[in-house]
Amino acid sequence: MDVSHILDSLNTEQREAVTADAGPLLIQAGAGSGKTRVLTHRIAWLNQVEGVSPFSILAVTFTNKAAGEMRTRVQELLNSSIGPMWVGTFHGLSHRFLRMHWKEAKLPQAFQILDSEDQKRMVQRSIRGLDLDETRWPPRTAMWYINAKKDEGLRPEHIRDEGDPTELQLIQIYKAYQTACDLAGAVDFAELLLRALETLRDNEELLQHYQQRFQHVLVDEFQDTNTIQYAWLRLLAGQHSSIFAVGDDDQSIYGWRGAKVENILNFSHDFPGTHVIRLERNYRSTGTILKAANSLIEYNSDRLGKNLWTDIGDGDPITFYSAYNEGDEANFVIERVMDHINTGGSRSETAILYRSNAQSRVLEEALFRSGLPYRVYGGMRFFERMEIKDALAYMRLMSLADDDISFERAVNQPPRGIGDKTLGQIRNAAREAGVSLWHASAEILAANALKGRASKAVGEFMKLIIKLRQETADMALDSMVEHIIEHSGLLEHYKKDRSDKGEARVENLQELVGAASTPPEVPDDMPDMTPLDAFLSNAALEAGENQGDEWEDCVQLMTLHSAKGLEFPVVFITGMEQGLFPSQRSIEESGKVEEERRLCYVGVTRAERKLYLTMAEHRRLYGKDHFSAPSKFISEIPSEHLQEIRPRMNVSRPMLQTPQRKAATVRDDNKTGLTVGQRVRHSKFGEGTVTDYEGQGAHARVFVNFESVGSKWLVMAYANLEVLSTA
DNA sequence: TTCTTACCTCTTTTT
DNA sequence: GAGGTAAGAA
Repeated sequence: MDVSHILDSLNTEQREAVTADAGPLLIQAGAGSGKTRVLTHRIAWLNQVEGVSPFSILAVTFTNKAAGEMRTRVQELLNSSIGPMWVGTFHGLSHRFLRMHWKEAKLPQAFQILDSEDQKRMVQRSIRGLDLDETRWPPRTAMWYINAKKDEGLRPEHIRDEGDPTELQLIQIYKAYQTACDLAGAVDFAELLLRALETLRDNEELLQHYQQRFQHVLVDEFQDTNTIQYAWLRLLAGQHSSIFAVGDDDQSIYGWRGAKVENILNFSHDFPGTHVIRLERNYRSTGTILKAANSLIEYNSDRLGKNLWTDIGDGDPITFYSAYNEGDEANFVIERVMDHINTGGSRSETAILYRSNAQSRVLEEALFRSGLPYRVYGGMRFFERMEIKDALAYMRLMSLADDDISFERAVNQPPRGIGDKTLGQIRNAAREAGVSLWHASAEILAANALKGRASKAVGEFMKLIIKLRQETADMALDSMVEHIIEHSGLLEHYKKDRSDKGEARVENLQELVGAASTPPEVPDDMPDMTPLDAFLSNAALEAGENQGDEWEDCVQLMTLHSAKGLEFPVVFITGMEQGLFPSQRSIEESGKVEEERRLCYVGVTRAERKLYLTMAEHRRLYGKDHFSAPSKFISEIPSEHLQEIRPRMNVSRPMLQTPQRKAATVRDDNKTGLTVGQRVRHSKFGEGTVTDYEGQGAHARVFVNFESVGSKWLVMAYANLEVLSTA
């Protein structure tokens, strides 16, 4: 058989991985070493050379984008559809499993998926139901707790009682929340995985079937798996399947949401006879960029260790620019983007990366002024918009009336006279009877327990849902959506809002009709699923693109996290400031800086030809002023690879004038001799920058951002600060 | 009940 | 700076 189309484009190590015998395999794949290529070619090899049926192959990734890309590339290689092969995200495949086996999973057939916002509301409802003070038990925190436990595979009853009252209360909230979810037939993201795992584990027959079926399990981005995902993999792979894991411990950047790099280290123990292959040859970046990345990541301990190399030459040095403020930083970036375009490059070859989404605003404003088209990744996505979620709530209620979150959302949107008081009565009745809001409403109405007006409104609402369900039963999905937004009153409601926002909402609602005209593909193994449920699940699992015009040639803006897996000829990493990147939080918690460094490593290795690192000495963020030293990561890149550009002296410094003047007043008042922005040295904490002040005379305190220990308030009278320079 | 306003907190990353 | 909540007015 001719296998050249599978092997010809591969180097020795890649080929070794692709053609390896059955058995556990761990591929340590460095950035840009062709890991997706190895994965897809492995699948092609298994199918075309080893004769493995697509039916027996499962390949899993983290993002929809990666899954989609894998699917496309495999189809290209096989020159046919992937058919019954399971290729998708952990969440997508778990969802598929639960739809197929909803009975065994003890879920209603039309179970609904809660996105993060739905989940937060559900948690909030549970907290209120327990009569707890929301300021003491913020829904956000409780939600994080619940998700963290689920990611560990823990149910409330599994959590060890340490006698900590805070934790005990959180466990109670978790319990109440889970009860509410089960009652409503709602499943959150973490639950998809946990429920699938439990169902598989507790059903010998199912387990046997799937373990026998999936002879080959392939995982991408293995370093990002959390406890439950790893357990899921181990259970599915069983004793006899071949597991093929591709990952890079240096690119583990999701520790904060439970990812365990340790899974890579434990792999060889858990799968005896594991063969490890390293891919260190990089096909993406210049020698300079790789050397910088290698040096940077060397500062981390606990690495498996690897060194990227290339033979394409060193290329340009990395440029470092220290701007006066974020506006200056943005202008510098834009000028360099313009340079790139003027020398024949395209806009989409440039990417501007940042640590947090809040940083994008200034960049966007500057890009807008310069007339450069750009595209921002992240932020609000289509199916997360308020008006879209309103419409989806109606659709979800039509599919499953017990969905309490959708009930609460739709019941008075548009306003129909069902206020807090009425809703409160319904909630209480539901809680007491242990039934859904829908169910409780019906009983309250039957018992005539509401005042005339409220009673009428609730009755009309319920009739509306039933009527919508009947009227749309035989409609195509898009006509259905059109009918719903029209007859629910949502469209009219938003049309009344004459502002730009209102107009945009109306447009989005109309776009939802368009989205429904191309419903998602339902795999053959989920025959029970209605097009409506398929559409709703898809909306939750793939919240859609954020802002469009993908086809247009534009500058790419995104966080460092969302840049993982991508590559660009020209990359800017902005906000290279101590306290921002690495973030203040990571500096304060020991051991967290390593993950930030890996994030930086990810950013650096995105660049193919040219990398720019920029910082702003002064930045306004969240309405506060920050004066920062350069990120420590800058100093961890060997200076021979760095070329520092000095700011031009004729640039005005408007942002600096206000704090300076303010500081001047302080100087007169408290005679500290210090100004905001000034460099100082403390005998214990080392060097830092004054970022704020407070009080006068003997009580005067200054806020100093120290490079080594972060920001601290110091009383002038005791601090004994040594002044290093004037601001 | 609904709409408006003032105040408060909380700021990373996302399936 | 935004988003959410609470309180007050129509």
